[in-house]
Amino acid sequence: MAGRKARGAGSGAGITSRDVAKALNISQSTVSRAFTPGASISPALRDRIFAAAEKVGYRPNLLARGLIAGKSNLIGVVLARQTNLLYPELLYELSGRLAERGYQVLLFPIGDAASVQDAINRIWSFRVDAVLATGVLDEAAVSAFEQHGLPLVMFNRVFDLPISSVSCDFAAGARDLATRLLKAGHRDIGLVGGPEGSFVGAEVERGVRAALAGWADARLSVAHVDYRYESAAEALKLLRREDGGLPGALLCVNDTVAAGCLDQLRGTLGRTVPGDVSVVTFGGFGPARWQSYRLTGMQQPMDQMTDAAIELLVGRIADSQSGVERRSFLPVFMEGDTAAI
Amino acid sequence: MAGRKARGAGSGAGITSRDVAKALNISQSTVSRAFTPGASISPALRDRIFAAAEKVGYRPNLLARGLIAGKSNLIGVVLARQTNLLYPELLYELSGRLAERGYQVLLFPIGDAASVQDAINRIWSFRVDAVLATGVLDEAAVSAFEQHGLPLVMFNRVFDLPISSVSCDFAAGARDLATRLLKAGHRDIGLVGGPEGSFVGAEVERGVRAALAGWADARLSVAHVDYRYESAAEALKLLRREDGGLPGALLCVNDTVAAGCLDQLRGTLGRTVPGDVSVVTFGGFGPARWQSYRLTGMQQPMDQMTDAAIELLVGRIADSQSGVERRSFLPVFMEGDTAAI
DNA sequence: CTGAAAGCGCTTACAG
DNA sequence: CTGAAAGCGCTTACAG
Repeated sequence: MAGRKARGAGSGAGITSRDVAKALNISQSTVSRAFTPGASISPALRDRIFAAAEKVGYRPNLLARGLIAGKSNLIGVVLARQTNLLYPELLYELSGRLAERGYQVLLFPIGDAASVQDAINRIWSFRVDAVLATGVLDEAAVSAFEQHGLPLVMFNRVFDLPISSVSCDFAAGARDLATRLLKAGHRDIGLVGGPEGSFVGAEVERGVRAALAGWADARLSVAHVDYRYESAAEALKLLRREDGGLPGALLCVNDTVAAGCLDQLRGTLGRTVPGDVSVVTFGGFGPARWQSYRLTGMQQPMDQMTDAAIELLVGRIADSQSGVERRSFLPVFMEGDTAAI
Repeated sequence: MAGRKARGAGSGAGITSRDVAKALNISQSTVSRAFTPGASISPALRDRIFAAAEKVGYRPNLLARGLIAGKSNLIGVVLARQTNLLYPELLYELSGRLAERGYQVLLFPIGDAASVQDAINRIWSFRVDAVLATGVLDEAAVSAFEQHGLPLVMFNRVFDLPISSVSCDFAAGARDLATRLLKAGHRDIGLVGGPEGSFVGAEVERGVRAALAGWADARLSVAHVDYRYESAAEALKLLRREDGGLPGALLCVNDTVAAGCLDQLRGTLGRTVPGDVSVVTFGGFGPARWQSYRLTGMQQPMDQMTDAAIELLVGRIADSQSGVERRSFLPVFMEGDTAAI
């Protein structure tokens, strides 16, 4: 039982600036200044303080610093279930580059609608400096952030509301892809979109329709399914014409469902790709580039998008008056083996 | 310039328990008690406080609470570049289940050796309650945690040091896989291991050798490459015998490199799988189950492993005297199309 | 059940 | 360049 009142995590846990000050017979505020970049302190004393701090294992408590500075150096990331599947490198890259600027990423997973409100409450309670949201947030949730005055940046989702965002220009990419298909002679296009209400799905559809506008003899059918590999079978069922035929070209909103379509077509349905059917996609996810798939399509410039997200986040923290900014990035065409274009 | 002293993130940012207290003409400590589960307060007053808090948008500042409680409710996760690729669901599941227990995941990405020390310093500065580490940490880094008295749980890495860990039993799984290959008639096995010094690679090799011990006519060759898809070509080059032949069975440490081997064999090298060569793997990563791959092998019970990690983390926080515990989980055999076993 | 006071570990004017 | 003091927003004995 003895000693169980020792606070925190163990041996070095309770060391404060006061301990370092005592060891050196100086004031606590001087120790604090040694760890404050730009503060007025003699270099010699600072070196002694650093040495003493090193010896006793002192590190400034960032929670306390955050409390007084009104700045936690925490960036909240709202994480949806599929985020890591769609953007496997995002979290690592984002957190790495933010760390260089002194920020740490705090994760807020969201599931159903109930947990969204819960996550917002926790985000608020942790006094994060800004929030990046991937995945589904509705307008009500987004407004809640603004009410709290919390800088919010959306990733791959643009609202009509005044919210900053970084996104791939799916509409332009889809228009480009559809135009390539049309020029290659395709007139019957099937769109494998996201779930009903999906932002990406709507944008892609908009782009495809814009491309089709100039071609009177072209037709489009749309299937709304979720993003899973397994949903491809359902999508293909939905896209069948009355005569039982399938569109000669499939435009998919992401790699996973595109891979599913490819396997369905080549396997169960006995079609050749791109001989009988062309398949194009939005992606860049590793396996879509593996030799057995090599999907033709558009690749999101994730590297630039990540940098842009960081700039927006950090910019709004530095200057809370800085306005809403939407950055949109054109995807780049990616050669592959699945489309005759 | 006016109003630029407003602290924090904007409108609701500066609301404290004192504001709520003032609005209700009660003391600040009473407001605090309303938000402390189990604290002594009349239900009627608590309801009034909750209502007032709701109206002005007050939420307790968890940083301040953490400061005084000596407990931040933060769990640090050391994130390596390949973590999300190897375990795409880990972060979402882990953070979601921890959130249910009131903990938040704080990310600490690590790259080169320099950044490991840096990450440890930041972890320490944020006063996280415990740390889960995936990916590479050397013994020195691990010892640093123990010196600070920081509860540490390793994921899929076991040290000789007294460190808690959750891991898949790669050795047992590899022994099982190798035995299946041997019983199916294979006598020439190639191991595509992880990089030199990799824990998983060493464990798998140990397991395979244990299986081979009973079979005098069996032989094993080992190639150490990294985990990337592209490394498969190099691995196959390393595994060639002097007569130019390849082992009849390939045991790969993960899905990505196994998929690479499969594509190399079926593509460039013109072999049939599993006709000419059998390929088995450790994994469960989605694309390895897609129809074009359907890799045969062992699947890690990620769900149980995630739960175990949470129990260990939370357990050590609740009772810092709780001892070191290593939990090991047997992988389960996964049928597929790539091995004649 | 409620309030006044001390204190968590820091930063930051303010004097000297 | 350094120190004493106030205060960030909370929790928690201690009285009443």
